[in-house]
Amino acid sequence: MAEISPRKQPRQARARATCEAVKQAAARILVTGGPPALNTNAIAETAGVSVGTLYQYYPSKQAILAELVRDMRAGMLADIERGRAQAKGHDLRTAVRLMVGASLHHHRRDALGAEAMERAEAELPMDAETDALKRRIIALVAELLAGYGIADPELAARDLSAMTRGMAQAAVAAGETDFDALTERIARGAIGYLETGCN
Amino acid sequence: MAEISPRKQPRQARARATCEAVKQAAARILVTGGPPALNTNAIAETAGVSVGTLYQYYPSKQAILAELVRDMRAGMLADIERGRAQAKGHDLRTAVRLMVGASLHHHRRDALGAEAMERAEAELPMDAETDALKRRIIALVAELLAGYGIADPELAARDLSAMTRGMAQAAVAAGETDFDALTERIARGAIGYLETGCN
Amino acid sequence: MAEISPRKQPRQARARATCEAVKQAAARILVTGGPPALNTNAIAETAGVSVGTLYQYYPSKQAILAELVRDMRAGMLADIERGRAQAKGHDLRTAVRLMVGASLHHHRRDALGAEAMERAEAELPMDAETDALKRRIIALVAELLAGYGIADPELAARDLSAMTRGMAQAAVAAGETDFDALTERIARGAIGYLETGCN
Amino acid sequence: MAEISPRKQPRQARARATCEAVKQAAARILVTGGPPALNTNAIAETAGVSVGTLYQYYPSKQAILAELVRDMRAGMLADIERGRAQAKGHDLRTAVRLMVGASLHHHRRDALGAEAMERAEAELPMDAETDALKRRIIALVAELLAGYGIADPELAARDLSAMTRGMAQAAVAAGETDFDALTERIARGAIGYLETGCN
DNA sequence: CATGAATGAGTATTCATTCAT
DNA sequence: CATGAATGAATACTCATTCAT
Repeated sequence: MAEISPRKQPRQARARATCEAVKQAAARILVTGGPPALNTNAIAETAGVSVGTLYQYYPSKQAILAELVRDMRAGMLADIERGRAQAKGHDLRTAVRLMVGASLHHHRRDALGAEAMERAEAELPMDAETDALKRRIIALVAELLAGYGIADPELAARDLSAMTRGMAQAAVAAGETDFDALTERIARGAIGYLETGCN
Repeated sequence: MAEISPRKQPRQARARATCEAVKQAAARILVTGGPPALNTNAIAETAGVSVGTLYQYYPSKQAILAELVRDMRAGMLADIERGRAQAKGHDLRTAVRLMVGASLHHHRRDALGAEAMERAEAELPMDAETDALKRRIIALVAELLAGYGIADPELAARDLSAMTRGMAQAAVAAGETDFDALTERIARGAIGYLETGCN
Repeated sequence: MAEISPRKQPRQARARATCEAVKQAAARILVTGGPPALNTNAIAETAGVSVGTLYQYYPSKQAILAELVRDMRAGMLADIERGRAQAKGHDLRTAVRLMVGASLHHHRRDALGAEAMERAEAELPMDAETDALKRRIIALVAELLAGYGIADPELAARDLSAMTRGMAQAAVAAGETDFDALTERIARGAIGYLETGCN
Repeated sequence: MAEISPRKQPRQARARATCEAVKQAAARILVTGGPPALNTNAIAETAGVSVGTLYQYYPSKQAILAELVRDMRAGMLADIERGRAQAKGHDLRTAVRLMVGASLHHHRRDALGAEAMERAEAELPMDAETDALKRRIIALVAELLAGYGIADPELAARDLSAMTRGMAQAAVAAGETDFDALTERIARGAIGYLETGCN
């Protein structure tokens, strides 16, 4: 059983910098070489530290990945929360557009990184904290949808998240960079999904 | 650079049976243990042959996986072709429902296997033949959509495929088994995407 | 939890030879360098095989050591059984001398090896089979002692075994090589232990 | 070659306390986890100091262990000296009983610690000072035996020490706690060894 | 002096692939 | 053709030791 929670809290500034460097390095490798290229020696070298140092802060390779994914999900949750705040008071169609846009914020920042991270997540043994973040995200969306009278808002939230994720993934893979256009297309699917359901 | 095309064409029946057994074994391991569990020794043992024999027919581990994915895509293409034949003459909404249903045929046969295979595909260096199959699938869908006057049918085909894949993946991960209901939900999204676009 | 039982049965003659070579190599390293020198690379190199080969037959370093110890205990049990057969019909003093002599047979064959092995045993997580062998050895001695009317023969058997082991260890460490003399001295202690108890 | 003598003489009280804490920590770890668990990080943490501080007082891990063993032997020497003082004027049998009892004093204080320490000693490169202590112990016993007209008192002293050590080890391993009974049994063996020799 | 961050050689183990039988 | 023994580079992780702060 691989330990997954971080090993020790970095107390000095240097230590915190090291931690960050390790995560950045792991993320970069993941983007450029995919999961098979992600090995601890490569991470350490890319981060400019020794393997030993890496293991001072993370008890295992999995733990690094887990924290990376956790960070990504936490950022996504924040994006979604901001999105919901913006969406408040608007009609369903506008609200959906805003939420889809919010969901793609991390793609705007770093499309390849975002994709790599979501892929990596699938191969990871489920981390409790990350799982909680994911549930919270779905719950937020479901609440919003419930406010518009959508039936089975939980299921709808899951479907719309999946739709967004799937379309974004394909778009990034195809090299798209116009996220406004992508947002618009996803929103069309989402709105269709929601409104057709009311018929 | 690992060789990826099969090493020799199995002419005799026994040889074909061996090939099949190897692929089946690889597929089963992929489903039950994921990519990390997929190693050549395990494949050989599960298939009931020796590693040596395995290497008679496949030049590398990647080649086995590549053929597995190729088979999956070929099957999917056949499903889609059958779907299109059925869809001919129906209105857009019905056609979409039929196509989505066709796309989920392999999920109906073996949901976990289908998912495992699509995941595996992402980690594989792009195989020319598989890529051609994927393009053909998109092209088929695009042709169909063009017949209904959809603008930018290529892009729409890609978006709908991605939408389908994303929602199916999430549904399987959540343990859903009612593929009719799933088909209906995906179709709602797809139709919304297509019709909203006409506004 | 390290696996300790051997991994696969060697089918071909070559394989059996490899197995034996690995054990011999481990034993030699243990004698010359002690536990800290016993690492799998060294074992493989000394045995003239690759690490990979070593791991075909033993699932872990511990497993090699465990089998070595098991072999030693099995040999010892055989020695003790022969000793008891010889001792039958003799008086207590003679019987004790014969049994002590039998216990030192493996020291006569390879004093340093015998000592190294007994040391190693202490650091090993208890292997069920080895434990059974040790119990059997004690039981055999206890039976013999019971036949002479010794009180609490189990305890006496354990004490005499420990006495023998302790004195032999010190003698080997001091470089003694006259095992007849050593046998005689141990026997004096043993007989004293047994007869004083009758007072 | 690792330095083994302590690095600096602790003059201040705080320093002496640190040294003591380090040794105590090492001893405790050795008892609870055995040699493999004994690493400098664990020692430092258990002692409540930093690794850096540990290395202020001991030049290497081996040095800590060496001092621990030296302390143990010094304590044993003191026990034996007290035993001999008590034994003066008594007959051989009584003297032997007293000496065996004295040898087991450190077992009475901390049976597991005593055993762990003696085990550790075997794995250590011979330290000159410790070796001198061991010789002195044997010499003391030999002198005592010589006073009773025992032939080859050096050899007898070594044999009796080994006998004591062997039996004590087995008894502790078996979970015995009645050291008076154990003393009595060892003494029987010892007396038998010595008196049978006079025949 | 004390701290704890950093180092990197060393260790056990795996697994794709080859090749003698 | 089939077998499975052998290979060895690669990988995750540990731990004694050093040194900047």
